[in-house]
Formats: sequence, structure tokens, C-alpha cells
Amino acid sequence: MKDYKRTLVTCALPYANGPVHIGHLAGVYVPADIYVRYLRMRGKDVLFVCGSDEHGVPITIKARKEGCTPQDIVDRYHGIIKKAFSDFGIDFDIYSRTSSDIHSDTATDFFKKLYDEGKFITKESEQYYDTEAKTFLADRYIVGTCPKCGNEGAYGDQCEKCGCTLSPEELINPKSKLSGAEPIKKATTHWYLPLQDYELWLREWILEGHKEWKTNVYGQVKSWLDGGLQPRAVTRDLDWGVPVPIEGAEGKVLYVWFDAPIGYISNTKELLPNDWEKWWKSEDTKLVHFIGKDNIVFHCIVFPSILKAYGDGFILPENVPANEFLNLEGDKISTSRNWAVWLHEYLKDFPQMQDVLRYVLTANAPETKDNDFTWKDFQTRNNSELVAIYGNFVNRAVVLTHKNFEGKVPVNLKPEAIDAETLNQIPAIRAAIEDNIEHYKFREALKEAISLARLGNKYISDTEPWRVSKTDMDRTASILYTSLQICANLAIAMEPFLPFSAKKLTEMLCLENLSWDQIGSGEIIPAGHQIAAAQLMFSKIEDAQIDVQLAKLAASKAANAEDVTAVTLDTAKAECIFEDFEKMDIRTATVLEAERVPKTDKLLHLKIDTGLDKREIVSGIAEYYSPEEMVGKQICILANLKPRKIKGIESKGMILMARQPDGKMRIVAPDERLVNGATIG
RNA sequence: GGCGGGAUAGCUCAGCUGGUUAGAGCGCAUGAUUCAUAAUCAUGAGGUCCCCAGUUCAAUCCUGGGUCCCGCUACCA
Repeated sequence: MKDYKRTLVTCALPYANGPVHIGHLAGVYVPADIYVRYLRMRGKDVLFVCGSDEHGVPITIKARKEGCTPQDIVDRYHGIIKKAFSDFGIDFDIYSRTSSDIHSDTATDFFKKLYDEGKFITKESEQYYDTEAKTFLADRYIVGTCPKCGNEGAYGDQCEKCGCTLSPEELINPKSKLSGAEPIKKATTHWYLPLQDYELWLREWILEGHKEWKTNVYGQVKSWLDGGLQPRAVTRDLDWGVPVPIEGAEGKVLYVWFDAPIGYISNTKELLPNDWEKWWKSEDTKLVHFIGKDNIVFHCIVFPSILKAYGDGFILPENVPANEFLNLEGDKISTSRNWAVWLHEYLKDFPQMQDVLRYVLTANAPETKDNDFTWKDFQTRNNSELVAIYGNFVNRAVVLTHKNFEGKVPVNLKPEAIDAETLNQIPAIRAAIEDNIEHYKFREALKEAISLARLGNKYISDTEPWRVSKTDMDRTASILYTSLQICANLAIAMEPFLPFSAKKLTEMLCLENLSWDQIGSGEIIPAGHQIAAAQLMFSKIEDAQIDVQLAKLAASKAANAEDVTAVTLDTAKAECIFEDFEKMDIRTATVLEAERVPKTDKLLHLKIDTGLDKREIVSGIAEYYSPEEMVGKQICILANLKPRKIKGIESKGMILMARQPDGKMRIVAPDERLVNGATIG
């Protein structure tokens, strides 16, 4: 392996439109923090960089909703997020923000250089434009009726009621969120980074050069590369962000995904104005990006391509250890559904128990696949691992020392073989911890570290100092001497994982300035050294505390269920006149034939008898009805809807459906058999 | 439908380039112990390694097909 002089560690910039939850912590920040703390304990030169990602459309939406400015929003969440990280011991060298001036300058410089050197291409496209507000509309700024569920408040990119993804063109009756006006299509020009130009280079760099990357990362990159890369827009029509530094580009900003990763660089610059370049432009700097799996493409394809295009010696990541996702009690974590454990709330309910969460999230980290966080597991791991194994061992050793030697580390008067045999196992454990951390396997590394405490418990059980002390104080001295050395080893080995309790342990042992290299030594604490009174590092978590958390989640779930019903039933539509209704040609019809549209999941291809004619309809009901049960069914259709081609089939009309609170669609059919073609009115 | 990831003990997960009785932690059972936050230590029970076929002297691991779960993506008038 290459010998690097320093390591630059970055964490995905959290998006400043909400607080952070356990999923963020488990996937990105805790593993990165372990890695950094480990390197620091080893005396390595490390820089740990992060910050808030503060641009982009969702923040402007939130601001509008709350009647404040985007800056107000990001100021609020930047503060909350920064505090949460600091409270959990995630000690960045700098946690800055992309709304800073230095970031704006850096991102501008990147864009300008690429622009000047002709690294972009421009494309003109038609996008929705609000003539009253005189601005182009981002997808999120367009609302209309969802074509799938009829929700009138669907956004241009997504309907939050049925959860489907949309494009603005799909919305029925699109309206601008800004002015309420009906938007018009207008041409706009944007700059694109032609990623396909970097395809060969990316292939060589990652597919050939980094086969050791995690399978999920490698696989995803390969999938993108094999699928062929497309030019990617790097600008947007928006007024919140870094302005595009070109004449005639007023009202345009850099796309948030262009500027956000540059934030790693600008934050480094902010911290080290004169010295930042060695972290970004020296071949002997090792760059590691910690991210979640949703960010793989940006960190492995887009950002490296930007750096490559920029040139000037910027280094590329040596690894991108992306984690999978953490679920909560069997369901996906969701901010909008309030299905999450928020860090600031956790600390209210479990004050001073950061390490317990750090432990559980690491022991059950989603390193190879999505994992589930359950409160029951949280409780069990705390009680039977942290309390019973780690905390208990330390407590045994310290209490016995006070009982027998007034809290002074005894002299190793009468060593026996088992002492050395026990201590001799520590170097192997240390090596395993190191190897696992260096390969980003933190779950396994933690297990090894905890095994030190297991070793200690076994040693005490085997040597029985409480019994020996009745007859042989010299031997007791050696046993406790050895036990305390194991405690000291633990204090060092656990520091990267559980820094708060490691600090407690270090204080209990009255030690300071420990370094990683001491792990394996049987002489960390000298004889005669006074240690402090025993204090508990961890305490038991009772069922009642867990029940409170489960009740909280149950309340969230109940609130959501009600919400869904309310939204489903309540979206009253605007008044219309009889003539509006009269335009609709709604009729009865009977399904003659039905089959699945090949290569789709949701579409049925139906042939129906409308009385007037026999025609074909494509309908997205395959999830709810099989072709067999559709044949012969009488249905109601909107017969004069403008035909539209779906998957190459001309669909003439639309079946009337009713959506149920659970989201499923049911056919609205006549109560009794009617003649086909009867108009409904 | 396309692509990627996953499926191994009751639970959460390891298993490197195919090779003797498939591992760990928790949980469970039994025994020991009482210094310690009813903690610890020992022993044990638990597995058709998702299914089918193939390659091989040999498959949890490789190949093909299938099923189920997660993510991205297409489709929904």
C-alpha cells in the first residue's frame, strides 16, 4: 500500500433543511469519526472536514412556506446540526457552510475556469416560466393535479400523497407556486458537464484501479459507466445559490450538486488559507470520502470529473466507503413522516449517553446491506454488552484495587504464567482492530475492541482475586496489576469508538497522554500509581425507557395514518360550473380483453366496448387488478379524453378509479349491469 | 421491465483466491462462581448456507435459471 503523509477525511455535507438523525450518524459520521480518531491516536496527520450544504430548491421552498428567507432556514439548521455533531463527539476540524463567501468564491472559480477552457457544453431546453413572477420555475415550484392519484397539491417532481415521481409536464393544470399563474413553456439555456468525455478515464481509474472498493460502490459505479454517461446540467434557474459568473446568466445559479462537493475544498481553504493546497494537491495526501449510498454517483463520477476537468493537480479519493441505509423498527427512516430518532431528542431522553448510541450504531452499522435499528436491540446491547462486559470488567478491577490496595496500583510481586498469556493476546487483538479500521470495517473492529474486555473478565474469573486475597496478597497484587493494565489497554483501544466513556475510564485510572502504540503493553500504569474511585461508565436501560421511545414512534405512525385519511378525503376541489362538467363524456363500458403491457409493472392493456365503439385503453392498474379479473367487468370511463400514447400503445380514454386510504385503487363500477355507452351525468 | 446490492443458527451479522466436523455476538439451556451495575466464567442445544439445474474429484462460495427483500430507473391520463 502506498505510504501517505497525511489523510484528508470528508463527510457528506448534511443538507440544512432539517436536523440530523441516527441514519446519518450510522451511515457516515460515526464511521468517519472512528477513522479519524484512530488515525489521530496513531499520531497521523489528519484533517476532518465537513459543513452544511445550504443551497438548492428544497430550502427555498421551506423558506417560502415559513415566510422567512432561505438564509434564515439554513442559519437555523446549520446551528442545530453543528451542535448535534459536537454533542456526539464528532470533532470536525472545520464545520463550515456553503453559504460562506469563501465557498462562493471557490465554486465560482471552478465554474469560470471550466467555462473559460471550454469544458462545458450548453443546451437549450423548454421549461416552465412564470410570467408574473418573471422567473423560471424549478420542479418543486410547480404544483398541479397528480395524474396518478388526483391529489391537487402534487409537485413537479413528486406527489407526496402517493409518493410517485413526476416530471412537471405530467401535472394536470400546472400552476406556479409563486404567483398562482399558469406557467408557460419558455426556452432557457444551461451549462452541462459532458460526463461521457470522462468515461474512459473513470473506467480506468475506478474499474481497473480500485477493485478493492466496497462492492456496493464498485457495482453502482460500474452500472453507471456501463449504462453510458450523459451530460449533466451544472446550472439552474433559481435565485438561491452561487450565481453563474457569466454575463447574460442573470437569474441562474450553480446546481447544488456542482457546488456542494466543492464545499470540501472551500471549507479546507477557510480553515487553512495558506496551507490548504497540500491537502488537496499533493500526491502523498490520502483523500477519503465518507458518504451514504445515495451519494455514490456524485462522489465517484461527477465530482471526480469536475476535478479532472479543472486539473491543476487536484487529487482523487483513495476510497469512498459508502454505507447502505439504516431502517428504524422495520420501516424506512423518513423526515416527512417523522419516522426517525433525532439526535437532539435522543440526548434529551438519554442525557450523557452518546456512547451507547455510537456503540449500537457501530455494532449494527449498515456496512454491507440495509440494517434495522430497534429500541429493543439498543437496550440489549447496552445492558448485556456495554454494562455487563465492558463496564463491569472495569468496575471489578477498580473496586478490587480499592478494596485491597487503597486505590494504588500494586506492585507485580508474584507473576504467574496466566498473566503473560493473557497480556500476550492483546497484540493480536490490536492488529485485528487496526486491520479492520483500515479497511473501513468498523463493526468488526469494535467487536475486537470489546473482546479485550471479555479477555479481562475471563482473566479475573480464572484468577479469582477475591479468593486469593484471603491467603496471598502478593499474588493478589499481581492479578490486579495485570487487570489494571488490561483496563488501560481498553481505555486506548475504545477511544475511537466510544470517546466519552474512554475519557471516563482514563480519568478513573488517572492517566493522560495515552497513545495507540501503547496497546499491547503490560506496563502502561506503573506500580504505586493512585487511581480514582470507581464510577459507572454505563448504566442499565430499563424497559420503561424503551417503552417511552416505542410509544413515541407509535404516535408518529398514528398521526401519519390519520393524516393520510384526512388528505385523501379532504382535498375539496374548486367550484366549477355545469358547463365544465358537461364537457366530460363519462360512460359505461365493458372490458372485452385484458393483458399486461410487456416490460412494465403497472400497466394493463384493455380492449373495451363503449357502446359507441370498441377501443383500447392503457391503464396503470396492474398492481390492483389481474387481466383475468378485468375481463367482463363493467367500468366507467372518461371517453373524450385526448388520446395519448403509452408504451407505444394509443390509449383512448381513462378508467374512473377511486383511491383508498391505503393508497390502493379500486374500480368505480355500476351497481347493476347497465347498457354499454350510457352517459353518466 | 432495466441496473445495482442482499438472502448463512431464534435475532444481528462474519465467512479471503471453491477443499477436512460452516463461525462470532446476543438470546436460550445446564453447571460453576459471588469481587462486580442479578454482572461474570464454562459447557451445550440450534443451520437442506433461499430454491432448481450445471461445471468440478470437491460448491455456502463459480455458471445458468427462478423466488423474495432493499435502492436507483422506466412505465401510470
